[in-house]
Amino acid sequence: MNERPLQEPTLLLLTALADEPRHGYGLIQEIDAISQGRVRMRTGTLYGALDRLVQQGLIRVEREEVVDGRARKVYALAEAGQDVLAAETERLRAVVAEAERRLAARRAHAIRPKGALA
Amino acid sequence: MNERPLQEPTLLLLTALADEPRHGYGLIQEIDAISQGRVRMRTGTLYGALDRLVQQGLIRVEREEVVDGRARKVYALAEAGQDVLAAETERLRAVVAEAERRLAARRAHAIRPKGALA
DNA sequence: CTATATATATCAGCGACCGGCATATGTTGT
DNA sequence: ACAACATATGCCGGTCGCTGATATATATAG
Repeated sequence: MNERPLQEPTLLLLTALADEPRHGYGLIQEIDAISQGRVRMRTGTLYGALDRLVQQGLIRVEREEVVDGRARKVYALAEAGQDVLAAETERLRAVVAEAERRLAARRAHAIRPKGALA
Repeated sequence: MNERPLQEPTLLLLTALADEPRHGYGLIQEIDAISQGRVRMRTGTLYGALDRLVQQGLIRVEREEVVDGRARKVYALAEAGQDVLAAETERLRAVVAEAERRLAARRAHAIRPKGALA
């Protein structure tokens, strides 16, 4: 029931799951890849967020498996999560476009078309 | 010194100032416009954030003026703020693009190119 | 003379994130 | 044999930005 905008770690989590179901540790790696190494999700953030998102119905536990003697919980994006992600990216895209438009105009102004003085 | 990603209200504040200097109340209106009425910045968020951003050197108090008997503080985007905004939009643009790419692929998969069965 | 718009400011509370710690198994290096 | 590292999940105290409420003050509209 929360209409508040997603924070970046949460946005990245949903994005990482939009692709295909993944388990917690795999999400850390995937997010590392998506963000080109700029975001290293902490386990404290991760598992807390996963519980919260399941609670909110944005993701669900797809299955639990054991690979090489290690237990895994595989999460999948739920439909509600897909909708939220779509709406969020849509809004963010508009904000980013506006910010870039203004930054470009700002730079154009700074250059001063006819002779830059001081 | 905080490299943490900006939250949306902060992002919108910097975006609203990228255009031209504005005072607090004007920022509320501008953000309302930018977000097409979807974000109504609260004064609690606003003035707290403005103080914080000045403290961080991302914006500065351009001037103080009195218009129609009402005091105003006009804020301007500092160079550090411009850099942070540019970096932030750049990263967000990549994340948004990736999210939309995955959502599109997801929908294409759901449609099933040749005969959708159940 | 009340309500609304303009304008700034503070504060308690909440919730997401951070960083550290704990636990356990498998692999690689020395 | 032992250390170090990668894989994998989980908890918890602290921090910090945002929310919502409240306060103050002037100008304008009804």
